[in-house]
Formats: sequence, structure tokens, C-alpha cells
Amino acid sequence: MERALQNMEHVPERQRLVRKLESITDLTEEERQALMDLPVILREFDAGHDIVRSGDHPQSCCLILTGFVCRYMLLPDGRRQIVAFHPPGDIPDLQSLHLKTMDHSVAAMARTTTAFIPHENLQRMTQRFPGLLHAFWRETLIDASVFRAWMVALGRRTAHERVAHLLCEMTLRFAAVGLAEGMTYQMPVTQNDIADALGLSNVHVNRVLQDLRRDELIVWRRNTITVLQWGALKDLAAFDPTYLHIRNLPGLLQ
Amino acid sequence: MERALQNMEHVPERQRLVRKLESITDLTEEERQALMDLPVILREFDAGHDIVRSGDHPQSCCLILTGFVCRYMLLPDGRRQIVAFHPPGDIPDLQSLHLKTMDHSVAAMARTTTAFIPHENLQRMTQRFPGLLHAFWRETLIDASVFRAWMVALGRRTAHERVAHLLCEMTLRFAAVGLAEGMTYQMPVTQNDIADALGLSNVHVNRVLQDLRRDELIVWRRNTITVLQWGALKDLAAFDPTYLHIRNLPGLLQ
DNA sequence: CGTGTTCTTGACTTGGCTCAAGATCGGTGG
DNA sequence: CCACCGATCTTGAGCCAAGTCAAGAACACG
Repeated sequence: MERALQNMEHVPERQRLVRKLESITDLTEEERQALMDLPVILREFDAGHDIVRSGDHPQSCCLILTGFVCRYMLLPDGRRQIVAFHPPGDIPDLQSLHLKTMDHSVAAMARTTTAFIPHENLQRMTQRFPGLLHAFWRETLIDASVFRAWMVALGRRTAHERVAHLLCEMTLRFAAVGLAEGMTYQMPVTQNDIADALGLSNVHVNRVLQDLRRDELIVWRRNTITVLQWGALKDLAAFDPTYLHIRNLPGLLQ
Repeated sequence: MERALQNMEHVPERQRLVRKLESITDLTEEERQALMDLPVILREFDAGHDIVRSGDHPQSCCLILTGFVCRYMLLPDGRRQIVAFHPPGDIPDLQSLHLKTMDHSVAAMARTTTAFIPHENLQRMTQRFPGLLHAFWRETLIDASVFRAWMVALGRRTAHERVAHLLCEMTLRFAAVGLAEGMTYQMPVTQNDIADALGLSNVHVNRVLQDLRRDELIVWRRNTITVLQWGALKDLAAFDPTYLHIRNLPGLLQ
């Protein structure tokens, strides 16, 4: 269930953290090495299981190695709002370094491998490498920037625009960590999950997706998404990638 | 229009920053002093004017000394989403330290005095006092936490719940920086602004507010808000203050 | 091949929107 | 001190985007 990572294990997966950080900031060779050498605990989670729970006081942060994860909040009567999605390379609860009580939960959307990094190891590393401290701060700031973009979607976009916007965002984020092949990527979410992320009902999400498929903007079969007409999708969403603060966007996706 | 702050000027207003940070973290005497001694540039803004604009590359952060400020984003067709409100003591664009391009704007909602703090001064101070660096990081993390709470409101709460939730939040935040007298505070926003913050129309906000007044949960005349029935408002909003990460909440407001 | 999950469809409902007009408020200048 | 004017608030009527409910189809997986 839970064990320390051995040297040379999961190297490509761990590099995704480096790649993620390098998509938003500069790292020195030393910093890259420090990240790869960070002692972590491996844990696996099945789809639908919570990785961290609202109210917890975590002692470590979880890096997603494989799989897919969401963060969500529940109202007392069970209404759910998904506030973020996280592909591999992300650390969804980085904030727990400073905010001791979790105000939301993190859940696996598919079978997920996580590397738990004890807070003390992170603290020690950021003391030694202030550059990494700033990289992590920057990462949380971009997190917040994405929240703002979602707020605009939730508050002021129509259902069609919201779905298109989410698809644009996820396309870029998967591409940024090297998990897209051209315009195709794997995102293991149900229409219900999309609904809870976009403040819609599952029925309505279904109808919107049918429209997008009918108009041949996307293909979405099982967990595989392909964007057929990036320009049209971008226009529909009024998508402006500035808020992702990704450097060196792939040319295709400008 | 714009000038350097003189010693001994605006001391109570500048202390609000200290007070704000102390509502969420511990400061040493040295850190408090460093904050008070920080060289800044004073600027005044009239209601409705932008303080920072989307697309800008600011070289300083703006501390709100007096007045009231919002952050907002616009869609190409003019739809507006307000993503945050900031009473005095807040630094709404603290993120510009790391994210060079503003992805949203900051606007004055009433005549507002700001203290612009050059990035280099902030950098120097946080190098000297790592505790302040962590305080500022923490502040941006709480910012993000508030965004998440707003996302839940925008995505999953009814109009009545949204309005009640916003009122609960603002009551606590004004109280935390000493700008509330009991359950009364001054918040210079129009019903239109509330609508743009909550993803509603101004007409509907008007009707909801009438309900809240009829049920004697609140009084709202001009810019003065008084919460008459904190318990009932809290229940209606299903308000849980955890997400504000405020230490030592006033007992009244538990 | 059976079973639970996810997707799809239709029929109906509704919360909140739009439009438009009138009332009220607060600040300004004479 | 009052008259005026633009901004804000209020009200009513009609509408529509998206929700709810419920049942059936397709799918994935053991």
C-alpha cells in the first residue's frame, strides 16, 4: 500500500514535476537534481477514493505521478463543486505547507500513483534552494489564477462556453507536461464530474457535448479527447491562455 | 497625484497591513517594524477608476490604505466577473511579484488611498525577513482559498445563499482588520457590483436583498451594512469560516 | 453473460434573466 | 435652500437556459 520510493524507480514520472515547473519557471541543474532526489512515500489510490480530506492536517504534500485527480468541496446537503483538475506533475495540496487545515478534499478520478513528500523535506529543500521556494510559490499563484478563470466561467459564461473553455485549458495543460499526442489526450472524467466542475447538471453537459461533437469541434470517446478544430473551440470559449502563465506554448496551440 | 509617503504619515492606515497579516499569522517585533518602515508611493483613486489593468506589467504592489477595491475580469463582449473584494489592509496584486503579466484588473469602488510598494523593496525585505516571505505566501494562499469558496457559491449555491454567503464573508473580513463596529460596516458597492461578483443580474440581486431585509436578517442602507441575525444568515449561507483561515475570530462571529 | 455505471432522450418545470418604465437618492450648481 | 440630473434602486411582465425526473440504451468489466 505504502512504501518509500527506491532510487531509479518511477524516474520518468518524477521528471514530470520538473517538466511542470519548467513550463512555468527556470530551474538550475542543481534544483532539478534536488527535486529528483527528494525522498518520498509512494501510495496508490483507486478511482473515486479520497487522497486528502477536508478537515485533515496533512504532514506531507502529494505529487501526482500517474493518473488524474480533482479537488472538490461539498455543501452540507451533498451538492459538490469540483474546484480543480490535476494531471500528473501537479502537487494539488502544496498549500498545506502553510495552511494547516484542509478546506477541501483531493480525490483520485482514476487509479493514481502519488508520491507523498513530507513537509519537512520540502521545507529543508526550499531553505537550501530559494529558487525552488519561489517556483513553488509561483505554482500556487498560477493555481489561484486558474481559479479566477474558472470563476469567470461559472459566473458569466454560458454552458457551451464553459465546456469549450475547460477543454481548451485541459488541452494546454496536458500538452505542457508532455501528456498529449498532438491534440489528443486521456482525461478520465465522467460527464457528471464535468457538470460538478462547471456548475451544470449532468444532463445538460451531455447535451452540450453532443453539440460539440455534432459540430465536429471535438471527439470524446471513453476517456480519450481529441480536439478537431482548435481555432473554433478557442473562439467559442473566448479562450485567452494568459492566465495559465505557461512559457513556450506549443505553436499549434497559440 | 503621486508622492512618497512621509514618516509618521498614515500610521494608523499602514498599521492595517500589520493587523491584517497578524489576523492570519505571527509576526515578530522586527517584522512589524520592517513593514511600517517600508518606503512606498502614495496614490489616490476615485471610485470607478482602475488601479492596475489586465495586461499590465506592474513594478510595484498596491496596499489599500483607505477605501475599497475589487478585482475583476472582462469577457470580450463586456460581461464582467468580479473575482474579489479587498478592504483596507489587503494587497490585491501581491501575485505580481511573481506573475509578470496581470491577468485581471484592480479597480477602486470608492475614493481609495493606495501605498504602492516597489517590488524591489518587497524582495529586499523578504530576503532579510524570511518570516515575512512566508506571511506573504500564506496571504496569497488564503486568497486562493477564498476563490475556491466563491467557486462553490457560483457553481452550486442558489442566489439567496450566494448573497448571504458574501455578507458573512465580508462581515468577518471587515471585523478582522478592525473596520466593523459590532455587526456594522461600510462597504461601498452597488447592487450591480454584487451581481457581477455573484454571477447574477442586478434585478435579481435587488429582489434577493429585499427578501433578506424583509426577513430582518440584515439592514443595508447606502453603503452601511448591519447584520441583524448572524445565526440565521450563517445558516442560510451554510457558512463555514474555515476557508478564511483567520485566527482568533471574534466570539460573536463563531 | 450479467451487472452496475455512465450516457442518452423526452417531457416538464423553474430560477433567474431581459426589457422597460418609474421611483428614489445624492450630489451639484444657481 | 432648492431644482435638477445622472446613477441607482425598484417593480412588473414575459421568456428562456438550464434544471429535474424518469426511463431506456450502451458500455465496461468481472
